[in-house]
Amino acid sequence: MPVAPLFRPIDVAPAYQKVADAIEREIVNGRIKPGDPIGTEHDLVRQFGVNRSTIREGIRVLEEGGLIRRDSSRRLHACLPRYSKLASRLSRALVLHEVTFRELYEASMTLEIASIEGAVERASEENLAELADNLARSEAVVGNPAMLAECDAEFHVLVAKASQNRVLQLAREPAAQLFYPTTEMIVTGVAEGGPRLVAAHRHLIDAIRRRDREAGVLWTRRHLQDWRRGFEKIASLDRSVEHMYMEHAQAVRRR
Amino acid sequence: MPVAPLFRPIDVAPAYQKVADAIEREIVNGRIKPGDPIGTEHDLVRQFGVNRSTIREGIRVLEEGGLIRRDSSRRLHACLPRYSKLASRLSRALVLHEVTFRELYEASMTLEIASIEGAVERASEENLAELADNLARSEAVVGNPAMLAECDAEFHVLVAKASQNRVLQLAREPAAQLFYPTTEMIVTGVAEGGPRLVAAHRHLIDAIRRRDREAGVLWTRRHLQDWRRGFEKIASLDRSVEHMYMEHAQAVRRR
DNA sequence: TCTGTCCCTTTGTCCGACAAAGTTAAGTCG
DNA sequence: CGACTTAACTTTGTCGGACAAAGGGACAGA
Repeated sequence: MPVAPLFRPIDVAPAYQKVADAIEREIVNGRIKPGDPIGTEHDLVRQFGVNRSTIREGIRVLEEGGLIRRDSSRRLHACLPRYSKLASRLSRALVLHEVTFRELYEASMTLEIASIEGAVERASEENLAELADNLARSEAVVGNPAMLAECDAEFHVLVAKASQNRVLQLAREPAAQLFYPTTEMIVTGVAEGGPRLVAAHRHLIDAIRRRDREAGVLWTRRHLQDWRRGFEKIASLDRSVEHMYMEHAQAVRRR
Repeated sequence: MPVAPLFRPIDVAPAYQKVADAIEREIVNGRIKPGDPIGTEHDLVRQFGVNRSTIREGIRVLEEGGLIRRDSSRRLHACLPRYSKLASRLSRALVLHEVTFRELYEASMTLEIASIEGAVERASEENLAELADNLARSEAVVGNPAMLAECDAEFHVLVAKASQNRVLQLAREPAAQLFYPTTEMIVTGVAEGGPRLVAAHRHLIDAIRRRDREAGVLWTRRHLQDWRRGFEKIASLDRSVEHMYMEHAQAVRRR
């Protein structure tokens, strides 16, 4: 027979976790703003009354979570978590869960179409300028698969940015990080792949500029279907994301 | 005048980071499988030849990244990162970036429709059973806004799960974690909100069972539009996600 | 203005230590 | 022989102190 609940569960988190939680709370509720200094480890030792080792463990937790960073001089300050850094955690998780390229493809189809729709509706002149700049750079490296793949990834980041929807921007990132690295392989393997890719980008920019939603969706579809056709020449869509992609993702993350 | 780049930047990562990277690499490339023990801190001290404090800092990094956990007896072992834990990091980031409810709404509309489409196409009997169970529980707590909101959140997680697309599952989670907590407020404020919510769920399950894509999309739209109408009675869609939501998200994360 | 120097602070790392909690093994009792 | 208790050992979380390397600031000299 259960006794009446006389006591609330006690919070028995280790000290380093409490330190991390306390600092996180101040950042999240806005008392510490992004860019504000956190103070030195010694300051925190004094404030929390725990050992420096304990403080340092707490700092690692927050650092990994992207809430605080060390600037050039290694001083601590709060910061806005970077989408791409957080997304790389998710990409890593997707790899470990051994998701298939089919899942990536399907999800990306949804997310990229939503991005282009948002971009068509709300892209600013600045967004268009960035896209145009990207296109110019892409045309210049159309013969270089590695650099073209990089441009392609950036292009779609810019489209998502142009959608002015940061939730969408964030949601598409993990899939994109795994999805687009394959572009290099595909462009390498399929002769007309590079030019087709650049042409699709051109049509997409054009659609955004003309606020032509239909065209935007259509070319996004084609663009992704191109990817798919190219991929299926190399492997089955039902292959799970290979561990090798992590090498790429890690390299990207460190930038 | 910039000098020609004669040297590449040297990799001078601190020791704790190298420790974390080394262990991460073994996990990601599959040499350490989820569930495998990592060894004690003392073991790692011996293997890496660094101090225990250093090892512990590295461990914190991996722990926060969700790659390793401590089991009941606090021993370290590798594990598959949990979507909901990672997603809560992203939710936190979205709050800090002060995204608006309009962004959440638009992104969720896309993601939930994609989920239901996948569910309609691929839901298993087991998925349907889970959904039916959730519906029954929802009906039982229709008068309790807090519990109903919780059921609603779970319902949509189950729909995403039924889509059999883990990328989608992951992509929708951050938005959902911020989106659905408001449900409680809405159900509290709008008298017929609870019953309408449950009715929508019933129609959605029905659509999945009948493999009726049209109906699924339609009822997802209605369901979200209901949320929107309810929300707009309380606040503007252009309000940014309040810091108060973090309290909720944090509570969820700890579970 | 640029450079080199001295001093102070801060970080990254190391060492050693200890209490609390968990694990293992031995010993005891029914 | 099996279940329970106890004692010994291990591991984690935390602490205190220590030190080299690197950064920042102030200051003098070219």
